[in-house]
Amino acid sequence: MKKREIKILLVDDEPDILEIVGYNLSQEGYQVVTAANGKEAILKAKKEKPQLIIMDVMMPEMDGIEACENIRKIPELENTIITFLTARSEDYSQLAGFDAGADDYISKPIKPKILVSKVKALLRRLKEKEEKGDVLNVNGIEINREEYKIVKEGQEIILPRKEFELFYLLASKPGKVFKRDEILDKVWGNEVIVGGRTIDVHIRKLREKIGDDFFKTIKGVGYKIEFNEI
Amino acid sequence: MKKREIKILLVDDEPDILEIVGYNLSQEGYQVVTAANGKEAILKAKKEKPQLIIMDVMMPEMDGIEACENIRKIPELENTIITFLTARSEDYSQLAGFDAGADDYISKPIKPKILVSKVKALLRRLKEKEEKGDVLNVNGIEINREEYKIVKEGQEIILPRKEFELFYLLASKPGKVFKRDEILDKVWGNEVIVGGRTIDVHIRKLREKIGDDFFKTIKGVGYKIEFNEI
DNA sequence: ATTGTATGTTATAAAAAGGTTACTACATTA
DNA sequence: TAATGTAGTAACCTTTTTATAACATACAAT
Repeated sequence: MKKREIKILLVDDEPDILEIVGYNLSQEGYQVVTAANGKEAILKAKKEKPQLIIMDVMMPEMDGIEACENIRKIPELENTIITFLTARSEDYSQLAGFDAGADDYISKPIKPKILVSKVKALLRRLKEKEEKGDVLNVNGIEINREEYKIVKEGQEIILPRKEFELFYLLASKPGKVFKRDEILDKVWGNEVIVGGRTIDVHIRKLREKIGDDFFKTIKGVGYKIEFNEI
Repeated sequence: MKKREIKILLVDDEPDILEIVGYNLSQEGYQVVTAANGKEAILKAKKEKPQLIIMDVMMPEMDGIEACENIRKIPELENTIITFLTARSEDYSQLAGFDAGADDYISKPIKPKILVSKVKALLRRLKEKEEKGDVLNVNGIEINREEYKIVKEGQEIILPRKEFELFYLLASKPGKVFKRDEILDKVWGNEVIVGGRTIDVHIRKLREKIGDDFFKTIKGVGYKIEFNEI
């Protein structure tokens, strides 16, 4: 998703903050929509379906917490990230807002640079989540990225990172043959250069840990996962 | 807490404003105390222990920011909400008032209705905090944010702030792996840059105090808490 | 069967990543 | 002000992960 297509809903009752923050986000190329209180925020959220909502906690009419609770009930906005603007830069703890379904918070005073980098980080996480999903379930094997583990026949198997990524890749499309190039690209990143036996060794370890039958070698091409056996 | 019992300290050097705003708040049923400058504000704050202070930034004798800093140092007034009144035209640096420990700000010109609803919003949050008491309970471990302590098997364990924040974060979603990035972001705040071993050291202390088995390291990824063991 | 190429296997080396401890600066409390 | 507690860092240690080398094996084409 390109920046231009990302819509951010900014909610605060202070015009100053809307202006400053809005300006900074626009400069970065995001689409910015604003609202001045909770009620308006809910309406705009429904209408605009933003990917991210940045909302002051304390507002007249309806405060951020209440608005957040309401927005969380809207199914279409399930994947929207809600971030609070909270006063005073204390720690994580003070946020009762998490109960309301907030994902994060940004503390005042707002420094534009920090805000922007935070927004980027949040959107990056969203992207990751969208792309990779969170739990995959293939043929009774649960692959849980959030917890970094797989569960097979009730057995928890914890895999090191590279192995996990490799398995995750193959399992993301059972049956599909992944060429070596493709695997290198997706798991190792295309800058990295590794020797010729590296992939094999990792496959070997997976076979060892998860089971020999799952992994099929297609000579001259690559590997695939095959579940429908036996 | 009933409205009658809520005390608001209003600080401004303009008698007109004190009168108008004070009148509106009284009408709403709040007890209103006033002061004409920073020094007076500090004295009255100590004496009256208001739940909310609304204070002009620009005042003779001692300005709002300075007064705010002083008030923040008084332990009994820790939970008092401080809100600044600022002129709309004043530049953004005004928001630096937050550094002094302010919770929010309201911009002039003041519209009584808006002010009152904002005040309500501010106090609602206070009320919620009081009512809820901020305790989380996971797997028999009680996590009390108010007092920065946890209770495990009847044992009270008091944790320093950072350790607590870290534990709280992990415990907020047992099982989920928190990446180092994410931990830094949420516990330390993403402005802060700390050395590479800092998280580990804190984890270590938690393991020492709470128990070794709870904390799982996922190498190359992050940490998670795991309760369902054994 | 023979050959060559691609992959499998194993052990081991290298490099990350994390663990541990002691120490300093700073803040908080008595 | 002394005494204590907290947060962060540096230095060093340990473990785990990852990559590679070296050799073995499979298999298709000849």
